[in-house]
Amino acid sequence: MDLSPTARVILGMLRIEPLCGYEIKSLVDESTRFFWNAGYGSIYPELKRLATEGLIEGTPDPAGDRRRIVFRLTGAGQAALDQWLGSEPEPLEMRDEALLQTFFATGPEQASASLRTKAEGHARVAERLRELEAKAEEMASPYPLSTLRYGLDLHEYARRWCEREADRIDQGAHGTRAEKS
Amino acid sequence: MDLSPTARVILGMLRIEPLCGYEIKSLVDESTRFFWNAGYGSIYPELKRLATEGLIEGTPDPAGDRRRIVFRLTGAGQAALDQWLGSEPEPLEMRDEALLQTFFATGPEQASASLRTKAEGHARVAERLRELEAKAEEMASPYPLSTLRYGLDLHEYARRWCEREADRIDQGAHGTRAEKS
DNA sequence: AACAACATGTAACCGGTTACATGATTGA
DNA sequence: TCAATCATGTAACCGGTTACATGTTGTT
Repeated sequence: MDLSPTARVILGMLRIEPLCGYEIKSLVDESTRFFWNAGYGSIYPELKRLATEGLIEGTPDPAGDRRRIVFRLTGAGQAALDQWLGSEPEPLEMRDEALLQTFFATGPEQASASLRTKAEGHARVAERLRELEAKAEEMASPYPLSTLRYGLDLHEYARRWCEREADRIDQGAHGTRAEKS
Repeated sequence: MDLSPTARVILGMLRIEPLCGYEIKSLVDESTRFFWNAGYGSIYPELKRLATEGLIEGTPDPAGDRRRIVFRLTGAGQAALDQWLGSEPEPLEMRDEALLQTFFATGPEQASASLRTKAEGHARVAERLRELEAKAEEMASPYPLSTLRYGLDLHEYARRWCEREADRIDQGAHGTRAEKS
């Protein structure tokens, strides 16, 4: 009775409001995307599966000739969502390629460059998150805004950390071989 | 000529020193694991592939009757590694289930609880990273230590952030419905 | 007329996790 | 002798990404 990763975000979104697949994807893109992504290729098949299992229910709601299926939580779906919300979360996983490049850097120039590239990445994410703040403030629940501010603060912190470390390396800190030459 | 995710960490490790698959896995576990993981099920098949492609070369080096194959970078492997190190990294991806639970929390108790759970997770990682510091300090390159300190600082920051936010929620901050009742 | 946005879906591919299978060596 | 560690590998499974396919509606 464990929910798949995509099922978790779908059920959560549907508790806020009944939605079609397209709207779920849009909502994810402007809220959880930076710590929990989901694409159409996961969402639509999962919607079918969840409907088959009776956790959600889809009702056709076409706008003119454009077909559209709105899904809403069933009682079983609400129960499954509540159960998941109270369960122990999986440990945080991440893939940070820029950091791996720093790890394997062969000299101060490479290390510093990878850190600055990483800093720019964090800056871009932080900027995007700032643009989403207004939307988060409008939501009925205050917790999406909490998670957004978390992302904002964390990415800002990471950006500053990387820049400071790159500065230190550029100033010739560390007992590197490059210093000896 | 793009390197697979596991190939990136394998080639990087082999530049430090020729290693067998088992040793690569051990090294990953005590260094890059928290931002770039790799399991046996990825490492061994990838070692074969890389050898076939000529980026690494394996030579049997049994200890008694226990078979053991040590791999080292070829010239082509070094070139591929250097090329990757100078390439644009993929944007950081993460899956933070605790944060998703906060996002979907239905009340202050649930939100606060998920944040404290998340804080504990960060504390555990930070603790583990602290244990690895001595090893990182012994390495020839200073950059693995940089990435370790990055992880340490970031997880500590995240831990404090979550605890503070949980405190604020417990004190009845936010204009939540719970306050009205 | 054309393009962006709305809307749904499938299929191929890629690659990571887990479980399984096997066996040697070392230290308690 | 027993457990932990060293060491290599495969197969099944799971699930995410990308590309493809199709058609409507609203805007310029």
